[in-house]
Amino acid sequence: MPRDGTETRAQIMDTAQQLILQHGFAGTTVDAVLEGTGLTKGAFFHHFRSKNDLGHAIIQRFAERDQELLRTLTERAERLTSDPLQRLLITVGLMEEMAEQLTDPNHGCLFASYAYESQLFDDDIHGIIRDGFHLWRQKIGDMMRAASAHRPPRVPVDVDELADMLNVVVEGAYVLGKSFGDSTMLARQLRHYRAYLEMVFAVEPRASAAG
Amino acid sequence: MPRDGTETRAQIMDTAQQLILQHGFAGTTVDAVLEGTGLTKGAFFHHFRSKNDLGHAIIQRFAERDQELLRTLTERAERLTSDPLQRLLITVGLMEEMAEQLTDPNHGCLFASYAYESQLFDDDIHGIIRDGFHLWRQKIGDMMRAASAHRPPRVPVDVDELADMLNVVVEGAYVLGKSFGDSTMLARQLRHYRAYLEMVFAVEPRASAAG
Amino acid sequence: MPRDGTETRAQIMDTAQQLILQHGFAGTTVDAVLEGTGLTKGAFFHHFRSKNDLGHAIIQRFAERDQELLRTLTERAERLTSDPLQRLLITVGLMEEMAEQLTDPNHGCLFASYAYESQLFDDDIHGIIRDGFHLWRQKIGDMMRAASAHRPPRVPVDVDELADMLNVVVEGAYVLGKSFGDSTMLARQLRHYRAYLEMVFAVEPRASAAG
Amino acid sequence: MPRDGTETRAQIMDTAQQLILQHGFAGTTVDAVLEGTGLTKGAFFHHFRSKNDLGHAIIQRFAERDQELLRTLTERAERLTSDPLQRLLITVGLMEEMAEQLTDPNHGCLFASYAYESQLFDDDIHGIIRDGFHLWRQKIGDMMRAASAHRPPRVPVDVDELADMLNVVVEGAYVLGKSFGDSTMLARQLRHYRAYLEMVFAVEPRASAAG
DNA sequence: ACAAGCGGGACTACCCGTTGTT
DNA sequence: AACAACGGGTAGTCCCGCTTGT
Repeated sequence: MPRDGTETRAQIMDTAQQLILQHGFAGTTVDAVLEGTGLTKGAFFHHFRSKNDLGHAIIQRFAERDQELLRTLTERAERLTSDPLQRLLITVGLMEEMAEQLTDPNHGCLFASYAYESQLFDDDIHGIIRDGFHLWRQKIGDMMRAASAHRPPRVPVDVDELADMLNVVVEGAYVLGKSFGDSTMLARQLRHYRAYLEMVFAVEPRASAAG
Repeated sequence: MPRDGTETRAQIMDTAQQLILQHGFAGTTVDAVLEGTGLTKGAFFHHFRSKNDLGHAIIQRFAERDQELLRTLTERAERLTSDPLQRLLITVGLMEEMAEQLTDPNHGCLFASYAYESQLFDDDIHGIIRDGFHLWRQKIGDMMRAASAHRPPRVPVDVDELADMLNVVVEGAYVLGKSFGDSTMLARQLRHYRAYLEMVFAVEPRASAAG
Repeated sequence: MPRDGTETRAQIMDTAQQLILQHGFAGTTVDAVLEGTGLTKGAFFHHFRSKNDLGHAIIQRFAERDQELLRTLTERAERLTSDPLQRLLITVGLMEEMAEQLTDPNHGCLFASYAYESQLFDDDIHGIIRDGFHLWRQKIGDMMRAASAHRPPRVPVDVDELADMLNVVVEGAYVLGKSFGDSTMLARQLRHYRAYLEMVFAVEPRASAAG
Repeated sequence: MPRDGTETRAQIMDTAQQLILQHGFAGTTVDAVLEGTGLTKGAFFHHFRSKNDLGHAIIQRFAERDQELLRTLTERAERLTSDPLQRLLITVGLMEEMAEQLTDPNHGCLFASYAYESQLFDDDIHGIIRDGFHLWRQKIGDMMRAASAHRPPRVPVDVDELADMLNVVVEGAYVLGKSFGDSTMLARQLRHYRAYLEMVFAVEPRASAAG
């Protein structure tokens, strides 16, 4: 095999992803990506047929990493406890831990970025985003169903909605975090989501949960 | 009396706002705005010094309308009840009512749209957005403080966080709603937020709240 | 009415047409056209949506002028004589006169130029070219039919073929003329075509006809 | 023995020639040629120093084949008869036979293709084309001179012109054939050329000649 | 107030050719 | 001999905003 361009390709995608989160897709120029990588037009269009092709590759990779994160989180939670409800709460707790590591207030979610420029993309990309959110609904929903079976919630709950709320909080916290320049937004909002879950499932809330 | 350009100006802003919510600001061209209005360059640059000037005018108008909405909501809630906690819950409830009227799944918030292209804008615009969210934190926070004074919450609560969560839920619901093409997302997520508030403030949750 | 761009548009088309006949359509760059006119990209793309749009406008104008030429020629011939055969021969003779005025050996026919790059164009343009040649077949054919009715040819003749041969000779003479750098090619080949017609229609050939 | 690149070289030239006849030289990209052959850049630039080098090689090969065709035709005609005039007519007749075999209406002559993009090429290539047409003028002219010596034409004839007319008809018929999508154009126009020759040399025209 | 022509620059896409590698 | 990665430049397109005119 001749020279390996895998790394170059990844470098382009990394740089582009950062820029997209700050300028949007349309606001991110190929030249800006290249300036960030030190490459030239020739290299870029060797790896990607078009800028939109790059956009596709980036959102796809993002979705795959998102799935990988979800898988890792649930597996860790499963190893930490066998109680169904605790697995759910720990999953959210682990996300809080991760969120606490974030220091860049410009951090955000590519799904949301693309969603606010949705008309720029084709249905293929819309599908990737929809499926991405759907998987969380499914997996988190499964954990909720298991918890419900083990110990029914105080009030009847629409599991899909409640599962979606995790992503709702994440996405909303990103927007507010960016707007306030506050990198602690996500972790703190996730703690409220966890507190809500504890209340829904009648766990005695810990003092730390909401304050 | 010469021709009144106010209407033309508003028409430009309306068309542009719709396009921005679907293509982002960078993805919205002046020509596209003009095509949507039937006007020409001459008219556009008569009303706006530049595209960025338009972007500024639109976000400013959006912020003003947002303030107006907040004021209207709280005033209506204040008229409906004198109980501090109920005022808070009714405010959210009124928002749910409004959200239920929405049928366009592409609906979204300009603040979020701009936030995901933040590097395109100057600090003036960043300030408008920050102030916009801040006002809600303030006003909703005030209602929470009043409610707390009247009947302390079950657990200690960071009022700012809890107030922010309203916008977090709104913004997150817009993102998920756009992604799923589901215009009911916002209303249903707001109901969860209200249910959470009720639990935090030890109100006996209603069955309808979470399911 | 604001400023009139008609002349600018024509200037672009004139320059482009000259370049196309020497470099082909693909070999003619927009920049080269602009350099020849002193205009800028902005002006160009104000008048033409794309380079292909320019190509369309040019071939259409060429076809219209070609029709106009055909009409002028036949009308002049009709005024010069009432004998059907003479009208035909005079039409060709007038073309010879015109051909003798040509001094630029790079002169050529846009139809042929486009035909040798046909895959670059859409069916709309193919149709313009086909119709262009077809009209000559029709009109010259009509003259031949009139001549035949008046005085039958020595041998049975396929009128369409014989009419097409006029354009065949013109097109072929352009190619040879360009290749040899010989601007007299067209006139001399047309004379042979006329000589052929005279023989077909049993006119005693003039000494000048083929020598 | 290492791998034989002769075949690869020919494959590139074949593919390129087809593309050039449909898109012109400028409109034919190296990438398109490679896509048509399944090869890559490395292979291409191993065989050709540049795209222009390919253009040169193709026109040269075309000219050689053209010469070869002329030689074959005249030799066959010489074998078929010893009458000078018949040799001329048979040569054209053999061309008609060949033309009847053509079914691709996109068939054309590289000389003409290059002639309509002449400014793209250097004098070396112009010379190849000029020499190509000149050889026909020479050889066909020689046959005409021999025929004239044997039996003077009815009218004085410029032999060079009359010889050129063969190529004029061929080139013109290609242009019309492409434009009409009519692969029978060439054979039928050649028949008219032959009929003209017969009339010029006072042969009693056959009924089939012109109808 | 609005219309159209136009300038000038930025951006995407492509294209030719080179280099390293097998 | 052929392949993939890459460089560097250019072509076509678009886009913002200015100017001229009604």
